Amino acid sequence: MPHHAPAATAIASARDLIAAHGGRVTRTRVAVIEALQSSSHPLSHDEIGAALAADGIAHDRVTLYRALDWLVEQGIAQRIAGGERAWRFEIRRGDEHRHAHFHCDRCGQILCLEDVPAAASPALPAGFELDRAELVLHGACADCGRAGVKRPAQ
Amino acid sequence: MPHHAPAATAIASARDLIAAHGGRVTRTRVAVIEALQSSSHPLSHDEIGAALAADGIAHDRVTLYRALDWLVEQGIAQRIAGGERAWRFEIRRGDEHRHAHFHCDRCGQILCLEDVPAAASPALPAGFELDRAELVLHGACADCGRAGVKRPAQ
DNA sequence: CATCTAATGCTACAATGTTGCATCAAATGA
DNA sequence: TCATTTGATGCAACATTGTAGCATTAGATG
Repeated sequence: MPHHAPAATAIASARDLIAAHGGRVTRTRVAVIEALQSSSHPLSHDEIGAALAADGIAHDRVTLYRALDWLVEQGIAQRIAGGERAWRFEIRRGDEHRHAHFHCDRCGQILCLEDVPAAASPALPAGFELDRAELVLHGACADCGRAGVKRPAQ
Repeated sequence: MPHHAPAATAIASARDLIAAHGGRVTRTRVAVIEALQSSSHPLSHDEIGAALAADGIAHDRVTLYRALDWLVEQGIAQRIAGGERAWRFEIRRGDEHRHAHFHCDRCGQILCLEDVPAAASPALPAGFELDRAELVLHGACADCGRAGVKRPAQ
């Protein structure tokens, strides 16, 4: 396993990612990153917690919040405001690998739309500085759309 | 005061809007709609509560939540997921008066960008049904951008 | 192995939103 | 105008999501 420049661009090992940012390599952080990396959609705090538990990694709710905060702060992960109240997290890949997200109003699931780029920098009023754009599409996903004609499960 | 077809398209009186949807015209609902109509940016539950209090309209936290739920359910208002945990609300105007929003990461304020249309219906995977698109731009607003060079107030 | 301190775990708390149920008052018709 | 009906409210209790403070643990380093 060679480890040169562990930029978030390519898929790097969790340990390398953490170390490259000057953090301590702990079980929790490694497991969180791996959970995010192996998921095809952004995960909520709760889902990540369940993943850790499934891996037999004991952890405190607060520790998980702090681990996630750190990942976001370091630019390793990013937060997404889903349809509900809770944040979702995903690994930040390539500075312009940005994509939109889809929130299914029926099953609550959020997934990535790799093909839909988040609108290229639009014209902002004078004095405004754009950091990032977040495009979230709402509707019914394929599964829910097929399942029933109208709101099958509320 | 004639009241024909009070679609949310034009600026209708609060009373007409409510009645047109078969709801009871109560002080709370009228005041909430008027607060939203007279604001240039989406309001949080808390801000609306403060507006009601300022107007001397007594109300319960729960009542306000329910009034807002009803407005959204009726399509009179719409929810916006801001940067924080709390929802923001705004009156839904014209079926395609849709616009993007800007969230200032420094002062937390959210404002409407009338000139930035929320990306026209993008190509979705087969089976997906699009209901609405929500485009939120993050960064520093004009005031905060000018105020300090780097994160003046966290 | 000893040391240093970043991370953790625990407790307590804050913010935001929801549920159930008794009460009130907007709408309707006599 | 008044009585009736039931949608809307107010209150209390609770659920979910996230934070703060602080003692303890365990990565990193020499």
